[in-house]
Amino acid sequence: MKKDAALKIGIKDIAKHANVSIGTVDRVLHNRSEVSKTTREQVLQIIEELGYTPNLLAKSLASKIKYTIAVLIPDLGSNAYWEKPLQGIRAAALEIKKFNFELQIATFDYGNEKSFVEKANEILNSNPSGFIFAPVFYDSSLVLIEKCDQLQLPYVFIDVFIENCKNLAYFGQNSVQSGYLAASLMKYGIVNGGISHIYVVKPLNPSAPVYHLSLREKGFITYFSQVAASQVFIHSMDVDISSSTELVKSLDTIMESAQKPSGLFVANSRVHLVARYLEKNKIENVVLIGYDLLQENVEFLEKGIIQFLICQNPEEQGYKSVLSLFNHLFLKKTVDKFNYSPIDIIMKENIEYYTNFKI
Amino acid sequence: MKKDAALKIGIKDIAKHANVSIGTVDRVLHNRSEVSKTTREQVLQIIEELGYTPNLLAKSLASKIKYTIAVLIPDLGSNAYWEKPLQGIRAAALEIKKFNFELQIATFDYGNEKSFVEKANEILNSNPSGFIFAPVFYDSSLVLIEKCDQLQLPYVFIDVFIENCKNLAYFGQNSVQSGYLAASLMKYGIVNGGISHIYVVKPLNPSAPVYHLSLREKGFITYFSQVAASQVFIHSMDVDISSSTELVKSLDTIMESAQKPSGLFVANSRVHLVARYLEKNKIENVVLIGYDLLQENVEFLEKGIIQFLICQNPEEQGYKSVLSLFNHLFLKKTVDKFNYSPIDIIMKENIEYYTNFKI
DNA sequence: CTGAAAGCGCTTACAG
DNA sequence: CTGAAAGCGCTTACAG
Repeated sequence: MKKDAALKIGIKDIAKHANVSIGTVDRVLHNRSEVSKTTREQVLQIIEELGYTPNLLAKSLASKIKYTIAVLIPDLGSNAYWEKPLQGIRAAALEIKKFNFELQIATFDYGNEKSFVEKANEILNSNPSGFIFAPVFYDSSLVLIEKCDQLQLPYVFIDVFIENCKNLAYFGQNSVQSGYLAASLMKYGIVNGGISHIYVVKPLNPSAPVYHLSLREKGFITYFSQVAASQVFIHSMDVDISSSTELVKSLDTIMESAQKPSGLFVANSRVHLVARYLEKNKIENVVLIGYDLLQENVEFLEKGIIQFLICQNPEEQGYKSVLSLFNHLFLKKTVDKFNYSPIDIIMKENIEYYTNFKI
Repeated sequence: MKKDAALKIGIKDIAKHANVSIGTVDRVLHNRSEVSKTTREQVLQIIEELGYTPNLLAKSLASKIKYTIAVLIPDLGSNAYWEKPLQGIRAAALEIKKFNFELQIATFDYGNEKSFVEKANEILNSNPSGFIFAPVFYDSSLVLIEKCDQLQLPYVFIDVFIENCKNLAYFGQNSVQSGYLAASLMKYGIVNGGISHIYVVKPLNPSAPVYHLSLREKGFITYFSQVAASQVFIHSMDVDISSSTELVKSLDTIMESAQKPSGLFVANSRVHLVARYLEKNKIENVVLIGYDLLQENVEFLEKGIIQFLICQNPEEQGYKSVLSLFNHLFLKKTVDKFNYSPIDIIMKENIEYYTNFKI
């Protein structure tokens, strides 16, 4: 009497059918070359016929191979935002640990390109199985990318995208579209017949990259050039946030202008700085939209000083970046190259459902 | 010379330390009673000391135990929304298949309580390891719940919540809060000095449950009673959607009223019916807010006839429901009882990032 | 080029 | 109450 025929078939079964040993089956399965062409083809056919799929648990249990995924992101001191992707990264690490995956996390100073390069080189020297990084410095990233290509090291971009690369995947937001969305949200609340003035604030730190901000600004401006162009004037303003007096000066200029703002769009997570200014100066009736769920931002949202925060589920970006390498390295699945995060609209009334990430 | 001491310790190690066989270790690990009290305690202590954690892969590989998770949700014909949770459920099923988990999915007719009861009984008879269901019919659900309790069958609520039950977990939205949010969104766009009339539309099918809708309505009304109460009049209206003439009649009444609507809040996914009416009758300048990413709703959102859709990531609800049972049954982890989904705000400009679920 | 055997960390009868 | 052995589906030397 046969054993339960519906049971999953394994290498033993296909070995039997092909009249070879399981060692040979293993060899064709892994494309090792020490198999004669005829047996290889025969085995391959049987595998096909029987619809064999490997048992990943057994594979992982028997295999001594360790995988290391290296991660390079800004340190939290220089950019608090990165706490969130890191959470997701850690959560994913926990899940794939059982398959012999280990993470190696390094950080760099967001305002210091050299630190990025150094850490990147250390990582390459450690010879990881996969590499996730935020290519915030364009030129240095190009160099790094070329090295990865040479080493045939699979790499994943997180948060920032660089075109024309052989990156395995990208996880991040469509920045232009997020600005576009912010504009639509602004218009819905503001524009009603009269003329409105809206200011785009780009909080800059002179030594740090700004690429994102410009894209967001572009989206924002594009929207208004397409919709309600005749009723809205957009004013763009770079603000140096390395000194707080600079910030105040810039905002004073806006507020004292004859063209009083109906709305302020702050193109990054520093929107809390602007909110604090509005609070201090008791300025009301200005719609304030910014980015990201930093603790300070959340507080101003709850106070009603910030109306909307645009978010991108950064935890999930981190989580999925890691999983994409797992899928590629271990499961040998093809992974999607472009993975845009949702552009979440957060307001006072729904924020509580976005603040604790769990998978 | 010792082998790599940093390697993970297994039952073999603890057997050696305790001077017993691995069989005995296994017995204390699984609380089987055929172990003397002294050895049990000794082994337990060593386990503690060495910080043993089981290797789940090996466990799954060696064990012959199969787990079945039963799912009972409305069929897609009677309620198209359920396609989404189902996607998540299927995705989760795929992931835990390797740990010997199997899903058994049954559906009932959303407008037919009897079909719910019948399918539920079939499921109980099949003796599953865990049970996920949408308790949309209150009374029948209470009966079902009691049976589950008696059978000691762990059960998870999805989408609808019933209080005071021993359900393992709940995955769904905070309905009241979603209505509250919709109101805030409405106010932001509409209220500016004058008096506004806003209509709450509850599209009902006489034979189907309505609990959700009332909660959403409640949240919506509560908001305006707290904020801008003097400027906004809220009108509530039940609309029978079992016949389309009824719907048109009701909407005609609203539109011909002296109290012209500035906004319409439709409390469920049937908002496309209202949108179609507005389109046909060329009614503009009415803010229309509704629920869920049904294909028809998406189309009207893109046309600009619906301004906002409130969503709840139903795929994720399905996904996490399944995982919660996996965590409970297999990993023996404690799972959170209350799991509220995000209340997503979807508009034309961000919808493309919410329409394809991938994990 | 191919096979037989040991082992990954568990579970599961079986024997005592 | 306890131990020794076989086996889950693979991988990995080792021998030929």
